[in-house]
Amino acid sequence: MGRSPSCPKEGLNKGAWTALEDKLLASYIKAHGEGKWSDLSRRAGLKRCGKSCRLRWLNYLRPDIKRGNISRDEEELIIRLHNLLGNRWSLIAGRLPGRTDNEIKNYWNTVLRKRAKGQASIGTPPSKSTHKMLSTESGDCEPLRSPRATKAKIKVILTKATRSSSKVRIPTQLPAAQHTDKLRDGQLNSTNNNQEMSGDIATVEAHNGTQVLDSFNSDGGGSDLLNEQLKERDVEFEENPMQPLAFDEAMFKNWTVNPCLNGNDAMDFDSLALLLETDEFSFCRNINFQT
DNA sequence: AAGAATCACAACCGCGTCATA
DNA sequence: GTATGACGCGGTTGTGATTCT
Repeated sequence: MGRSPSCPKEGLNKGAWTALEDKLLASYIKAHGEGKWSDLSRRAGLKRCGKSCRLRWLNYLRPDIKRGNISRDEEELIIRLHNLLGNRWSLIAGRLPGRTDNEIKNYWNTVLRKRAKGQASIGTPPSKSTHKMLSTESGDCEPLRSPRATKAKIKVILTKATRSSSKVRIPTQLPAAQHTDKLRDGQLNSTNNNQEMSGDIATVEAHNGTQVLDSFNSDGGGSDLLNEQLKERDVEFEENPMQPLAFDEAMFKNWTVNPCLNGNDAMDFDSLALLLETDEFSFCRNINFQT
């Protein structure tokens, strides 16, 4: 059927946005709301394609965007979530209120990836830039996004993202009790394709014995959302002690390699995140998800 | 001081998914 | 069932700013 170009119209502006364009777009959206981007750009009097308007709004003009340095907490969260999710920037951004997927992607590509690369090349003479990055051996993360302020040694394995929807198939293992509890409590949505579910870290779709993780929901918490939720889970554990995690290293590695394992047990992202928190599973942070 | 190298990030591009006619 | 357009996502590029030599 052939696909039309993304922004086929001739005579549209490209490149950097002017202050006037920003103003037009922001005021139009304020008055009429988002959506129908191609129509919106025309109605707002902008000579921009809809995609460009959407991007500008989402990444720059939106009022709730948090600009400025990415904190250490946020960075740690990004690293952890990247280990968990790979290059699914929108999902990662969903856990960092006020941060955009583009910002996180840029941050990863410019700061964290280089840091990881610097790690990988230990033993070989560092390049000029990696030498700078590794000049602090303490392992502390300096305040970030100040120019060239990338000094921490954090080992990150890059993942090669494949194009996919926001659904992530995850193996079903552990903790079955928790899974059934969620089913009972209605926290699992069997047909959900809606990313605005509330109540839990992830919305999970029962699907042929496996589960399809739909997305993190955005609940508007702080930058250490994951920790917050883990804390909440801890409390829950005390009240309802679960069986010990039915995991071992081999099992974990196995399902990361073969993410479509059959399984009778349930695992959700709460569990996985909790698992990643533990020292025993510190190796998980270096696992390369084969997505 | 000047040119080169590097960094940071906004913006673009192409593709996949979904809704709908 | 198919075609089409809108939207969203992730990869990549362009460019101004900053730092180094």
